Parts: sequence; structure tokens; C-alpha cells
Amino acid sequence: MPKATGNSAPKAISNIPLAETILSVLLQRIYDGVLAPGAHINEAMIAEEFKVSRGPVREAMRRLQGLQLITRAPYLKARVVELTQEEARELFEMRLALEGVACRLAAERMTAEEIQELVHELEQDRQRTLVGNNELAGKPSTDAPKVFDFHERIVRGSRNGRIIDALCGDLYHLLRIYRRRSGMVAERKSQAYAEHWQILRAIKARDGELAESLMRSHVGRAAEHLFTTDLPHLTGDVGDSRPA
Amino acid sequence: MPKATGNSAPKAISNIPLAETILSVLLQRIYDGVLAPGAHINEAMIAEEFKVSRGPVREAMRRLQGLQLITRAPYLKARVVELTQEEARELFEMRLALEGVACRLAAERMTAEEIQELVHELEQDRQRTLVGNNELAGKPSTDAPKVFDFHERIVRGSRNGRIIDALCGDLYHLLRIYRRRSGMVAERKSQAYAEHWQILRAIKARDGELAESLMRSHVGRAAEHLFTTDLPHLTGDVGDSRPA
DNA sequence: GGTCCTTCAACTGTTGACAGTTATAGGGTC
DNA sequence: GACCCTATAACTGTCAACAGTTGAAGGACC
Repeated sequence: MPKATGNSAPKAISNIPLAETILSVLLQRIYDGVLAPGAHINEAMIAEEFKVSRGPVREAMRRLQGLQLITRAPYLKARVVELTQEEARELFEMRLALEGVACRLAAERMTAEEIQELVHELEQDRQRTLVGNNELAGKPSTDAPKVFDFHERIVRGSRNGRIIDALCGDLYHLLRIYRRRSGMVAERKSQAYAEHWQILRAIKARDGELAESLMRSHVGRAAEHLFTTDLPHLTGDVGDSRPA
Repeated sequence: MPKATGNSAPKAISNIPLAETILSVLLQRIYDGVLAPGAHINEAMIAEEFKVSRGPVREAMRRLQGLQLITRAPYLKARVVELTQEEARELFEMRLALEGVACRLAAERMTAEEIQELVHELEQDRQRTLVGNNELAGKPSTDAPKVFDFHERIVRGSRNGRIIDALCGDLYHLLRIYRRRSGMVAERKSQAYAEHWQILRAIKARDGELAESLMRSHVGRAAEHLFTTDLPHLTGDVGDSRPA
């Protein structure tokens, strides 16, 4: 055994680099809002918390910077990005562009089986949603059980690894921060379901042109909904990045 | 004076982090093909060359990884990405998506003055191209003088910082590797000029829909041209990353 | 009492050494 | 002569300490 750094945290198995582990934990914290937008991140603090040196922490933070999730100036403290309304709009415009084309490609490339499965799951998800509709109050169940993500499925259907990475990776990280803001009222959710269904019909008909157009409208409406419902500029919880 | 690391390389002023400097140098080398696709990158070697420790080199490489320009597995040597034809196709599909929307936005948001200036420069560039058409043989002038880049201008006209960053930053890095492969024959160049002109007319007419459509076709044709002219799988020059 | 300058603490950038892992080259066996 | 196993070398991951920079608290001066 190398050094038995006496780590209390899970840390998983020790074959994957520490930086990877730290990165995923930091990502989760940003998602959960433990590290709220604008919060400072202190390398040494994180290092001490995980009982590792600053090297891996540094690497994790570089990658967060690459994901555009934190901003860093030479000697300044690193901060979690804080999207202005303008930047959020830009984000959605980009998503619109990519997800539109992804949807078109999906209409051309998804197998009949995949489409059929998606139809099935979409129906299943709707029923599940109608049941558990009133529990959107407090605690977001810690592990995000297995939220059926229609968009992700479509995107993956595009068979374009680069677009998949962008939407399900980099962009998705940012969108997630935004998503948890307005917990999507039931009304919008039902409308979204209808729109999803329309899109899926177009894909089933192999009408890429229509599918792209519908997806664009859908994403556009989602953005509009997000921007018109006044944004509660992220309540409190800034700072204090340590859990215990 | 701190330590006078006795560095012979430019290294610029010493206020900007070393990692930044190293990153830009490595980027340039990848562009120039000194570090060809598939070439291995050795941290220690780079560190010794720049007379710095491995820390900054590591950071620079993490950022290259973030830009998707190098691939890294836990304990394996880092390699400059080598795009398969499939991946290149994906790259162009993504570019098509983003540049299409960027073009639409540009049609809506560019000022009349910007458009007029672009018209002027496009005409100027055509004349310049017609003159210096036969010098595309050997040496690519070292500093890339100030190549008028129609696409970049359009993209920037979109006023969407995120799309601009993606296309002029991350994606552009990769496209640049590809671009230097086939040095665009004069025939295609002339056709591209015509297409540029069409796009610009649509923008001038504020027809975003048309502008997007035209840009998509344009990028699609460029991709097609690149893929049909058989790709000379990057001749030699692998390895030996040290200049002198 | 307010403003400016000085000093200090906190944090980031950088370094060199050590530990662990992978790949390669060499020898031994079939 | 070909294949497998073993040992070495090269390289990456990690660490702890040092150097330089920034921002703020405290005191001196107007």
C-alpha cells in the first residue's frame, strides 16, 4: 500500500486519478447549488477537505475552467460562473442551433427500434410525472434517480459524438445550473410533453426538416418561459463551500 | 529578481502565468504541423525545453485536453488528436449547425455599417486572391499575415459570445488542423467567393432564414470538397517536437 | 473625521522529488 | 524460430514546500 493518506471520503477505487474524482464532486456541488454562482473556490480548502495536495485540485479546476463553469484571472480567486440574462440567452441560442441539427440528424439516423423505445418511454414518463407532480417542493432527491431525459435521447440519436459531447457535456453543465432555478411549473411541463410528442412524430416520419423546426421552437419556448418568469437571482447560500 | 531561470525562449513578460505561454506555443505548433496529429507529447521534454518544471506544462496540456486537441488516458502518453473521416464529418456537422444560426443572427444584428464594410473587404480580398494565386505552393508565411476571414466576421456579427467562442475558439482550432491539409484549389476558392457573396446579399437584405440556409449549403459544400479530394494522410513529420 | 499609505495575511503560481503504472526489451522455454 | 514471462526504463500522478502577487486591515497624515 502506497501511503495510506488516511482519507475518510469515499474516493472510489484508487486507479482513477484523484483529479477525476475531485472534478466530479465539484461538478455535483455546482449542480446542487452547494457551490452557487459567484461563490469563490479555494484550492487549499478543497485540498484539505479531500486530504490531498493541491495538485489534483488544481487540475480539476483547470478542467472546470475548460468547461466554462468557473472563471479565473491570473492571481485572482476562482469563482463559479454567474450567468447574466444576456449570457443565458446566448446559451440558449447555441443550444437551439445544436439541438435543432441534432434532431434533424436523429430523424435520419435513429433506428426504428430506438424510436419505438423512445415512444414507449415518453408515454411512461408522462404517467410517472402526472403521479409525482406535487413533490417538487423541497428536497431534490439526492441522486437524481434516473430522470428520463427526452432531449438527451434525441441528441444521442444524432450519432454525432461531437454534438453529443457539447450538448450532453459542456453545455449541459451550464444549462443544469439554470434548470434548477425555475422548477418548471406543471403547466409548462404538460406543454413540453405535447411538444416532445410532436417532435417524436416528425422523427418517426423521418422528416428531418420538420423535426429540426419543431425542436427549435420547443427550445425557444423553454427559453422564453425561463426568461419571462422572473428570475429569483439565486437565493443565498453563497460562500461556505465546506459541507461539514 | 526572483530566480532568473535563464530562459532563452521569448517567454514574454513574466506576469502572465507560464502555463498560458506554453499553451499558446503548443497551440501554434499544432497549427503549424510541428506537432502533427498522432504525435506524442512528453511533459518532461516540454518542461525541459522551456526550462520550467512540469507543473505549468501539465496545466497547459489540461487546457489542450479541454480544447479537445489532445487525448489523454490515465497513464498513457498524451497524443495530438487524429481525426478519422467520421470524426471530421461530425466536426463539420457541428460547424454547420452553429455557423448557420450564427449567420441568421448576424443578418438580424449586424449594423448597416458593418455589412457595408464587409462588402468592401470581400471585394478587396477577391482582388488580392486573384493576384497572389500562384504562391500557394510551399511555405505558409509564418505569421499568417492577416488573412481576411469571411466566416469569422459573420460569426462575430452574431453577437453571441458563446457561439463566437465555440467557432472561433475551440472548433476553429480543430478545423485549422484540417484546413491546412488540402490547400484549397483555386477552383473551389472562386466558387467559395461566389457563395460568400450570396450570403452577404442575404444578410444585407436582412433575410436571416435565407442567410442561414445559404451558409449551411456553403459549409456543406466545403466539407464535401474536403472529403472527396482524397486526404493525404498527413505526410511525415511526426515526432521530434523540439525545434532546435 | 476622512483619505492615503504601509504592512500583513491569504492565496495562487511554480518547483523538484517521490510513488505508482505502463510499455518495451531481453532472456528463457517450447 | 516463435511465444511467453520477467525485469528494467520511461513516463504520469501526487506531494509538500517556496516564491510572488493581490486585497484588505490598520495606522499615520491632512
